[in-house]
Amino acid sequence: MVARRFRYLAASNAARIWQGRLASTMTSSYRAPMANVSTPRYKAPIHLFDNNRNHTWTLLEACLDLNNFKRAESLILALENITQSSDLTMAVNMYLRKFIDTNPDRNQDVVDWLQLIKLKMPNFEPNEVTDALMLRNACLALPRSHSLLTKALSTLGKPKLISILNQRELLDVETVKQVVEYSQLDIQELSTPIQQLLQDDMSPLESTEIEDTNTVNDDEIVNISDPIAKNDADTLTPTSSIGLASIRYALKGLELNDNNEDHDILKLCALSNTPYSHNLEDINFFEMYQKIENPEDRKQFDAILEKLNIRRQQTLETKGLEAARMRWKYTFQRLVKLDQKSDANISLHSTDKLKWEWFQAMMPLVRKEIEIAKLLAPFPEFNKISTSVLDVLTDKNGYNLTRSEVKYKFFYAPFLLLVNPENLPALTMNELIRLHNQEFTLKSTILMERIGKNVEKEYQLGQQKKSIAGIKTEEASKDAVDLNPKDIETLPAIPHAKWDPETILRIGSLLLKMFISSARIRVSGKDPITGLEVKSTAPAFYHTYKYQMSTKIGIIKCNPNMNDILIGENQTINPQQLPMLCKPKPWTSWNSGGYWYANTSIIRTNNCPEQEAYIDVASSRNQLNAVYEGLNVLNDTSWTVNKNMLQLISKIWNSKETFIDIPAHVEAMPDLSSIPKPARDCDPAALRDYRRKCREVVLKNGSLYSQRCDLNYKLDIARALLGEKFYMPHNLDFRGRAYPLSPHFNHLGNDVSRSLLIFWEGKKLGPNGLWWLKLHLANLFGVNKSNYAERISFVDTNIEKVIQCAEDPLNKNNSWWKTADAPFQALAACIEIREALNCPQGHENYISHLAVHQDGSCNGLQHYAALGGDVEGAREVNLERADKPQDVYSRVLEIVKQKVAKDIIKGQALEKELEGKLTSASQNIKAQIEIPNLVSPILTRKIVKQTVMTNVYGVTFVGAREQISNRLADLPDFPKNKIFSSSAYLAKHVLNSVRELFESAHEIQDWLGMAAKRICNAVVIDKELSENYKSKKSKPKVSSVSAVIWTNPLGLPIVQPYRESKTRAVTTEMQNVYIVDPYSFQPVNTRKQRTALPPNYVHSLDASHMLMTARACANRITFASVHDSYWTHASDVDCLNKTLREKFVELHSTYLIEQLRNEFLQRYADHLEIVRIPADCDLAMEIKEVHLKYIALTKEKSSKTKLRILTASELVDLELRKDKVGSAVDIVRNYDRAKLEQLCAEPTKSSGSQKQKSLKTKSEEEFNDFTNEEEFSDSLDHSANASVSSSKARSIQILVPFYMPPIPKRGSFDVRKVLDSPYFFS
Amino acid sequence: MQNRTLECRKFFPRFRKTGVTLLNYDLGKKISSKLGYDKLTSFHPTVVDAYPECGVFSASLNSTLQPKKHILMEPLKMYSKGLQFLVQDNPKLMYTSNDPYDWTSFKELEEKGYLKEPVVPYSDVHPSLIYTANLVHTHGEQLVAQYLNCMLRRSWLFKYGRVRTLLWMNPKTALKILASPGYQNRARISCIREAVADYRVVIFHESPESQAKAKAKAAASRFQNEREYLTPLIPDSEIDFEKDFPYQNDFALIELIPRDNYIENLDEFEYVVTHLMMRMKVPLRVGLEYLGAGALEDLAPKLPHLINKTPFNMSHDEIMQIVEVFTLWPFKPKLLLDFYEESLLALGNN
DNA sequence: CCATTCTCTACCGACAATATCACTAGGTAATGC
DNA sequence: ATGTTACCTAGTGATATAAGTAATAGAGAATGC
Repeated sequence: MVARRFRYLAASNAARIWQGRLASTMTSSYRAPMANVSTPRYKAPIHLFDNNRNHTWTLLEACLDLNNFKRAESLILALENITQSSDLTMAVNMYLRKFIDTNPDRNQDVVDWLQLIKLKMPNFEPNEVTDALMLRNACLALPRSHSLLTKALSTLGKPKLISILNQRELLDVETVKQVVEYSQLDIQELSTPIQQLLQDDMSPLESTEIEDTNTVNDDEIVNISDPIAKNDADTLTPTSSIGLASIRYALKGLELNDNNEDHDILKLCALSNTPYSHNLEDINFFEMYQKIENPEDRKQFDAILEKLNIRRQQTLETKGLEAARMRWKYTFQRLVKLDQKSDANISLHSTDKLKWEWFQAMMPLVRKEIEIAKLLAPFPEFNKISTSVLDVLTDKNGYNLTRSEVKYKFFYAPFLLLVNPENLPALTMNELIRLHNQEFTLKSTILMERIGKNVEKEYQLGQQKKSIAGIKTEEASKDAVDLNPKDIETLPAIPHAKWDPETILRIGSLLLKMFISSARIRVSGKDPITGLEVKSTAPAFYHTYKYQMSTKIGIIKCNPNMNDILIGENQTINPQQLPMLCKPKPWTSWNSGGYWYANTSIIRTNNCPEQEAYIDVASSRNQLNAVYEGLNVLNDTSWTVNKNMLQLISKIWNSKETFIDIPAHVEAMPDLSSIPKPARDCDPAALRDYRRKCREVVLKNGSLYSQRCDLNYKLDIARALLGEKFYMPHNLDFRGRAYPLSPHFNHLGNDVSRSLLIFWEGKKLGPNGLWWLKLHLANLFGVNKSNYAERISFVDTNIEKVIQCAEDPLNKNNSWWKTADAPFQALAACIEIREALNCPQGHENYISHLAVHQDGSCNGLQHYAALGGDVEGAREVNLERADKPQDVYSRVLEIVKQKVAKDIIKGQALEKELEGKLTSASQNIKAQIEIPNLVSPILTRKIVKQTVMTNVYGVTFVGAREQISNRLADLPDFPKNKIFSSSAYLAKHVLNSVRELFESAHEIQDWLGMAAKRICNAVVIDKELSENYKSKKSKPKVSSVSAVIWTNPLGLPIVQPYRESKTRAVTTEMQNVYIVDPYSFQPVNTRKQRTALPPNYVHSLDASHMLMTARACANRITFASVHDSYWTHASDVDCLNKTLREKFVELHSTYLIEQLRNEFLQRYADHLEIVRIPADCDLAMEIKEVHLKYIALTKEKSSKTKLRILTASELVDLELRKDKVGSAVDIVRNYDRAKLEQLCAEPTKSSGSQKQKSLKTKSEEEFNDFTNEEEFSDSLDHSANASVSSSKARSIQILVPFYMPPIPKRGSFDVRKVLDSPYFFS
Repeated sequence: MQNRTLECRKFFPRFRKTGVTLLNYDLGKKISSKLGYDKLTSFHPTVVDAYPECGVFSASLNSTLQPKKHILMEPLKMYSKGLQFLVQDNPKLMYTSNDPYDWTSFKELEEKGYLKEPVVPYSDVHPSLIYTANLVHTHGEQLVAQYLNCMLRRSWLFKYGRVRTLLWMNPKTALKILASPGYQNRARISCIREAVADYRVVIFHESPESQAKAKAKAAASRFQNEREYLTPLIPDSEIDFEKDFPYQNDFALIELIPRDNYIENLDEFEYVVTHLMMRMKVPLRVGLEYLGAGALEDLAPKLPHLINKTPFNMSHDEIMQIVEVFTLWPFKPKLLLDFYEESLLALGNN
């Protein structure tokens, strides 16, 4: 079963849990095996952490934010039982900080409160933060009362005081000054930075609540609910072309009033000698930039633009919702003015108006909920709600809620009060429409999650805005020349607990339900009796379920009368899903980097606290700096939109026709009437066919619909970013591969996306640049199997076409570019080449922005060959110099062809043998003769390619057969009924061929698979864990505890996340939602761990290679990458090639598999494996004695002490009680390992089991031979006696220390040969 | 025939764990007579016999009914020898290894003329066509459901009329399809059964352990249990299960006979039943929303007496009232079919 | 403990099933002393 | 004030859902006699 995973839950809460876990782990028997390897061990957090805790935490923060100290206090008290001491301290400190800030004059109360807390909670231990807060509290009392400070100082003691004062982040300067002054401390005793600080008299680094100038103020919000109000319509007038793209608006519309920005733009215009325009719509920064010739001026331009863009980025990230709401309102007002006639009707020409109406309809419901929340929020517990409030809520004539409804609402009440209510309908609508524009079916759970998550984001944004506003104004007052990202980076991170999934889903469902129950449209239908048209209004959406196979999913359906009006136009795009306008926040720790206002983890985890915990530890050990640096190189690469391509693709898009891989426009719901509906009493098969046909049409349509929506998104973003300088913030998947955070528009996307992107920075082509551009073009055409000279000559012979295509790509005669493998990128390259050739100063001086790619040829196999030192394999994947690139696919094809040829000969022989009897020969034999002949003529590179490629990912026979059958289905003349058998036949041969060709790679794969299996099947002796097993009703299972974990060469810990997750239901108003429970014990999914380890390990290597190369390119050349495709300017390709080869050599200079084995041995040193050894060997004898003791100890009183084979959980239990019966494992530890391995390898099966096997085959296959009575009865009688021979155990099961068998021997290939291998990457 | 049956008893696989196979020819005869099939002998009905396995029950049926054509459809190779043996020299008894799971197998029977029966109006039960199948296997329940759907549409064999359908099935399946409104196992499929078929329970056998479990469950349940009214024609006490059935598995032998109840607005019926039974324990005032945009506000006023009733408790007649109202609703969804999406296969991107 | 039956089938990015019920543990209210 | 019991609740695990499996194969895990 699959369920919702809450990614965000893990980010902060879980990591904190794990930290705590680690701390306690270190001191107990759970200390990590080796300091340098390791890291916390995965262990189910059993007692300390539960869901309740999460909710309590988040509630605490919410209550504090609402100044609800009473409830906060009761929450802290509740926390005591469910959390550990350090968290408790954190909670109390949060309380204190907030209380002191809010009530600077109630100083005595603060002291009293803390005393009380100390009394009530013995587990609470104040820390330095607490002390610092109390100091601050005491200082605030100063002019009035000195006693508090005196007391505080005396209890604190001098050493502690100095320690506190020396930590700048603990106290504001003012307090430090007061304390120093009052305690008459010698300033010399403090650390130098603090001394300086005191002398400089710098203002305190503390958040001050200064309103951001851009914030929509309350007056405006009040006005918004009034549609007639128009006073702000002028000031908020959006730019003329609203329809262009909403982001354009969000980007530019909101900044009109800012004088600073105008000032900056003025400067930019001056620098680039461009006429100034107040309207940002008209500004194309890229064109301005290109005009500048003087490098100094360019630098200055870049600096000013960066400064301007930092502000714009911040506005963009923080103002998304306000912008959308303003626009709807504006449109609505304008339309009301313009067409009075159709006032109440849906205005098809403006969805904005409709949205505004829905907004207004929903707002009263929101208000009502908020009223309820306000009534409920003050009470610390549900049971303490005063009867008067309860009466009000349950009043039949008032709110009319049931008791359980009140309880349900009480759960999330405080959270509803944290954000601007006006934003709630807006974000609900946005999410619904956004999803509607992505997916064909709107799954209600996705919607609830996204809406709830957005409420949380809205809240956090508000929190962060407050603190940033403080910094910004502070910096501004200092008249800083530019607001360097570095300055913001030093901000203390605002700690906040992530909302728990229950809260998120319940708030999400509440809003969603309010929305769909209020949003209405006009509908028309036909009365089935009268046949007349009936008009009415109806909900625009409704909630229902649908079956997917046999399982049901909750969905939101559109009213069919909506006619797709919400699709396409005027979407709002989440700003944190866009490329960034300024340099991304650099990665400095595992959870700081990327967008400015989002807490992004460096690793994309699917709510796997284990992964986070390992990353966190590695990060705190400064083990990840190389990773950060590499990633920051990718982040700092600036891009812009390729205007030529954007214009072209827009043109194609607007034609709504299919063009290459751009699908034509489709309706969301296709017309099914063209499929004839069979008669009601038709054959069931016919009915099935009809339904299948309908389904195919619907799904095909849905896929086109999604594609079209996706491209629409891309183009929308590209249009908005035209002329902008932007960046792609990246993070990593769990194996370390880098991905841009912007999911829609990025350079990892398809051909269209890639063709829309060019480097912002331009570089002169120089002497080799044109050559590389040509090569690039050839590669994009798929001409990459021939040597360089041939590729270049391919372009040279087609140079006329290149130029024609570049000049008029849509001309029917110039369709050459469409034949390329990647047509749009190819066209972009054609245009670039033409421009270069036309450059008046010569092509060497042409400034090129195009990214030239260098791709590894079968990168996975390259790494395998380097790992195994495989001479032959290395040659096949171009690790060695050759005149011509080796093509793996062609090589495999050759071998397959040979095999097929052999089979044909064999078949001919067979045919002769069976001459005459052929007709009676079995189907099987016929196929043996027929298939090779059938397949032989159609064998092409294309047929084997996918299978060879995916072989690295562990494709199995079934998958390979599927792939090949797809290829065969593409062949028009291939007999359809033979596709299946032919593809099975070919799949077998292809897989065998690859295995033969890359024997060494497969040895490594097999070794890795074996290692994963051993790790996952290993057991851990752990009391807590085994108790957890026992408590469950299910069968005790002691293995499947540890995942496969390793460290990549850059120091990134990699945890394979595949576990069997348990789910938990969250009841919401609409339906139940099932979420993965990260707090339950999740046994590892051994199969997945095993099959995925080889590809993941190799990917972790190629990721390392990429990041190493990126680091080496920093400050020298521009670098971008798509996993194993490295990009740079044409002029720098030589440099890139040199660098990437050097790094490859560096990476493989050690035998990484050996290193991996050592790491495994260390990491799993305290694991034990379950093995079988012959029952009669000396070791077994010794162990049996211990087992016997254990059996005697645990037996029921009545039963006899008789030796039997212990189960795995009993073996573990035995070790737990080893002080009573002695440890069996210790006996094994003293036993010779090599001999032990031999014992394990010894076949435990003797002749007896072979007999059994033959019996089995008989039962299955030769049953038909039972035709005579005796044999029949005979076999009946004996069936019960089959186990006679097995009544004596021939082997016993024991625990042995964890071990890794030796690794395959590394071959003799010298990796340094890649240094002069031209086609390694090409 | 009986002698031959003794022979064919040999042809069952001893290593199976699942399934139910009758080995007692006499019990077979008893079943036939309890069902009154001995009165049909004069019609010499055509018998379509799916998954006869080693054929003991088929033989007994054959002897009782004296069919003009008795078609054994058994795809499993392991039974072929035995069945060949059973049918040899008897032109009225035929054996095919075509899979009754495959609808085309039946088409073939019709096309080749093995299955030639008149269409009998639904006012009477079809006297000369009987379908029997042993569905105690992994896809048995699916087939039972399909047969009920065919009865609903009057397709497949049911285009010939109200064909007696005698099915060996898992007792759980039996409970599910036979559950009355308000009973524990009431489900979508029991609504459909209620609409289209009458039934007789011939045998309802559960092992003592299963029985105990079922009893405990029934006692604890808030709902009534179907076992209360499902009294088998042949009580357990009359059968020696250990002797007569080689694999000790639970089963029920149920006869279904299509009802003379034609449902006009079939699509609407299926749609309404499916969508309401998705959450059968919520009252109609909640569940109506699932039928379409505005269904609740538009349809509720027309069903005031049902609005607080749950679909779980609704009889066929009550469901039909909703179906009628829904059919006449001007704003009902135009497309009454839902399409599930398959997890999309990763396509090679080149 | 071994034989039968079930499950799954290419890595990552990625994106997902729900309703309902019986049972249990743990707490609260009620009641009796 | 404290013990006991009935009652209530939330949480958990189990089970059913729909209703073609269009074909095939082989390994490994789970199940159960």
